Amino acid sequence: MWHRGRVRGPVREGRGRGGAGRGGEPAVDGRAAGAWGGSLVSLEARLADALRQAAHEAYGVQLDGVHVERPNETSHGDFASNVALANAKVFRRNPREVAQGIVDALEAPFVDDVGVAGPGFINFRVSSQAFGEELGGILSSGEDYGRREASGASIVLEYVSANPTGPMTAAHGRHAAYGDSLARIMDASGRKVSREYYFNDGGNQIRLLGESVAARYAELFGREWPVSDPEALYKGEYIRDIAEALKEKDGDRYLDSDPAEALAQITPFATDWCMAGIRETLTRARTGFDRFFNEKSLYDSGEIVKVIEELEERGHAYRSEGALWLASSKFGDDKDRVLVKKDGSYTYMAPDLAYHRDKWERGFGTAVDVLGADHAGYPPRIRAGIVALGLPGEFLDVELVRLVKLLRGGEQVKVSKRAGNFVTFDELMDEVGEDAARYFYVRSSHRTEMNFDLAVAVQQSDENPVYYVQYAHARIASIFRRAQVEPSNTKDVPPGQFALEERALLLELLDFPRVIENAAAKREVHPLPTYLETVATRFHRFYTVHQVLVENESLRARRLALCAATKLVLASGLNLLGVEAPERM
RNA sequence: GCGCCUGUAGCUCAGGGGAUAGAGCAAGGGUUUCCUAAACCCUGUGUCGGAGGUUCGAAUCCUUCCAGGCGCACCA
Repeated sequence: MWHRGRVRGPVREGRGRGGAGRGGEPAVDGRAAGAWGGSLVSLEARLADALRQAAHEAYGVQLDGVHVERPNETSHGDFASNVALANAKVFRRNPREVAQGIVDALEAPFVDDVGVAGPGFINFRVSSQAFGEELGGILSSGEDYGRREASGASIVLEYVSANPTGPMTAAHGRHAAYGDSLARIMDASGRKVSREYYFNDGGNQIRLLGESVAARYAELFGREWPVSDPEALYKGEYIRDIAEALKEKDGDRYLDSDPAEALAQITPFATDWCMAGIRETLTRARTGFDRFFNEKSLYDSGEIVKVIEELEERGHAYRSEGALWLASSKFGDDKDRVLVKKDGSYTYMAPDLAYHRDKWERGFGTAVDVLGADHAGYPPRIRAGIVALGLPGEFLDVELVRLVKLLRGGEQVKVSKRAGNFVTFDELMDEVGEDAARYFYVRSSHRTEMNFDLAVAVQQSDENPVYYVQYAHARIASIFRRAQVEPSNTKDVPPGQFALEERALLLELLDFPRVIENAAAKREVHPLPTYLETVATRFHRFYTVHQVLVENESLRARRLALCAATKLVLASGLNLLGVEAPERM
């Protein structure tokens, strides 16, 4: 059933890529030579190209969509293609016959065996020599393996953007983990990314924070602060901390001053305190930003007024019932929205619109906003506003992160910042550790509601899959220590046969660039953990079956090369998730 | 009511037209004179929410129903 593919001449470089062109998005399953860290064209692309040629030779047909994939059943070969099945209609005959015809005309020197199987799949087994070359390619790319050089317009990625009214909660943690990892992944995929955190220190919530702190502050002196609505105040422990810090700094000086004037001092103190805490938490969670964008700067620069005037000039804003409205229903929104309230203050949308215009004017090609699912109604509005300003609606790309449902022993923990009843991101990291927290957050799709049982998380932290992946990395490090060889000096791959477990591992490693590109293109992070766990599984199996440090020098070198490549991929992959790759465990 | 999302093993979740639907946890059994046993191997479980349809082929696409989440502010 398997037979040798005919061999003739060198392989053509995969120029015309498989599949129909997909706009400006980078190719996924066929890349141009040199596009990736390595200098090799992926095996899939080479196979697809060879299949196209063979189909042309055998049937005189030019196929555009030729898919080559990894079969989930290893006994089916290293790669498989469904060309014959997918194009059975074109050929107007039995898929198996078609497949055989293509196989007979196929020239692919890097393939050992090729055969027709099942309903008409074409299965390939790659030669050990080709495997060796691929492995060498990974090693020569080194830490750049899987990365692409930056090109194209810059993308501004906004995430977390929690207002400074308290500590980051476990829910924010999911945003931080997702956003930061996505930024790293997009960067690796060759997209230029700038990360921003947008926050405001004005508005209702902030005013409440100030009052809450003032009330606690007065309480510290046994006094009472005149608050408008005691019920509405923030009740969290941290309010007391801020009040005490304030007392520490300024003593009793606000007690007898005019409340409004005092609040003008107290409120900024409170927001600064909160913001500093948030930054600390972000740093601890290894989450970085290129810029913290303050809403206030939009007031100061007059950008908000400018944007509103422009909307009026364009005839997309109007006055009614004492408010200024955006005619967003003209641009796909359900109804019109208020920009300026009756009392003259802005809604959240007005400055945010100015902010997005600012992003545009700074030259970004795309703005990706990571928002909580509780803001699901917001994207159509802000997009309407963007279009009303004459900008393309595609400029904005919103990713909604579903809620984190916190449980403790199966019981739901109600999260309410105002009631002070919430689990902070810091507490979560205290309990399970930074690595496990970050890994756990991105292990499931951000589009799915997540159940996070703290009791289970703590209990399972030893069993967390992140350790499974890290352990594979530590094991490899241990081998190199024993061998007294630096992984980075391991470049040569002596010729020889690769065993089943080695091929399975290597095939997985070769998938890394595509995993990154797919994740970046779909703005999904969770494929990475899934992928890394597969790599770790393949490695652990290889490790169990084969001894790396054997007497036979070329065999030892070849296995060390495979280990070095695995280590590279695991370290890079974990790094993309903001998780450490330990040398020892 | 309208819109978006979700429903896959006991639990947490992958897979999103192809060959026998997977992983981790949980349950049971086994593996270490040898590079870290945080590992490996074996054992069992699924009406892929239900029903129709499209296709050579559907967990995957379409329609509809059921269940759950979120949204539909002059809050942010």
